[in-house]
Amino acid sequence: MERRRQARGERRMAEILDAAADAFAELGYEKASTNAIAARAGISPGSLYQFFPSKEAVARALADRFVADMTTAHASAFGGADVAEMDLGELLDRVVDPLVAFNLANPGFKALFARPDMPSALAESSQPIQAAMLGQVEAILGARTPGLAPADRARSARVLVRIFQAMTPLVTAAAEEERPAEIAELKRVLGGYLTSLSG
Amino acid sequence: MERRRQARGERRMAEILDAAADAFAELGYEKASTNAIAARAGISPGSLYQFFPSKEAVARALADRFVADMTTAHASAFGGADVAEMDLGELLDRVVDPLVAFNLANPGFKALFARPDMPSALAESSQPIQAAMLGQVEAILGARTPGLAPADRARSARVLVRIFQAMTPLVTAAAEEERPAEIAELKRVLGGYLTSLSG
DNA sequence: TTCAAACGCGAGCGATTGCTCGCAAAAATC
DNA sequence: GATTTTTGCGAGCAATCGCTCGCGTTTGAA
Repeated sequence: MERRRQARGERRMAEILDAAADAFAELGYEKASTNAIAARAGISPGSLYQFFPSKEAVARALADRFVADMTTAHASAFGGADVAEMDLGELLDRVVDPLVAFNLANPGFKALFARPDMPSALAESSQPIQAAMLGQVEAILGARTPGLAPADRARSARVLVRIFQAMTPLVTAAAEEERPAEIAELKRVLGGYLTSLSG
Repeated sequence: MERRRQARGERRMAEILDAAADAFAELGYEKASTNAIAARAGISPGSLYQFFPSKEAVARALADRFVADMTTAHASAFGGADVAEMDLGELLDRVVDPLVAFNLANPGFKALFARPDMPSALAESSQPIQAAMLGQVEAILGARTPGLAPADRARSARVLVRIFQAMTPLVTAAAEEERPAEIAELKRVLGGYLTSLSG
């Protein structure tokens, strides 16, 4: 049931997603009420529901936008590079640095992504993000550790994504002068695990 | 303002904590309403508030009980053993296996512990658990990597605890036949990180 | 046996939630 | 200019939340 949107409406939808990202970042998913999101967007609660049928739909649309932005960032970090032959340190830099930058630039991202215990409604909303991350990591693993059985590769991808999810808050929450050290720790954990997979 | 408790009352308090652990495990902290906890304990909402002044107080008391149980489990796993000279594999077995068993036996534990984005009320409640874990890990790090500066040691302890928090749900959620493989992955991550600290 | 304190109940309060509805203004279509 | 559709509003509904309160029952001490 698509409805015809005016240009004004499309702009409003983007503003609502901006407001939702803000609210999710500051209050968390549950405490960010739809009325609060509408207020931040400068509109009434009723207007929000002209564009999104439910709070979950807002989260899903925001997650889709995150995935799109993240995918282009990931592609630009790997334009034509050979993942299989790359030095481990360089690989980690190319993967981790843009993702950390993305998390710093989009504070609302982690509210939809870095949550081990998602409510079922939110889990469905953030599934595209999870799937996108897992797919990219599995592709890298396939290129670098061809000997790994598919089941093991899938498990290792889940482990790597999980580690990144868990440690990102440590990085973003750290004071700016502590951040490089925390990023180094994150790379050390990921690198140590990857090394133990190959050796 | 302590009030005098009858033996019946003490038993009720333990029952309420059992019910709260159940509810937290099944529904998560926020969705586990005080009325639902009371119902699971077989008492009325009013009776619950005879023993605990607030939902947060219930969580805090439950966290305290978890810390006590965990501390004795940890002590019994290390009775007089020499952490500094121990083989890395044995160290990981001694630390990880009891903790995994504790998590499997106490499903409510992770709702209070394994949450990167705690609401401020819950953060205060689970702080004793965090502090207990950090202290034990820092003690082990101090014995095994004496060259590490205090700030680095504290950071590494935070990293190790965080990794464990993040990967525990992978272990407990896995089907029983997959569990050994997931536990092995957990130890591999922790071991890889510890090795990279010493080397 | 008496009596204050502890235990127990459950309707319901005040606040908040996600969301709806009736209606008006603006824009697109004819 | 007439009509339809989209945009916009904000009071407020039904449900849920943490928690209270009035009142009755049980318990232990004197």
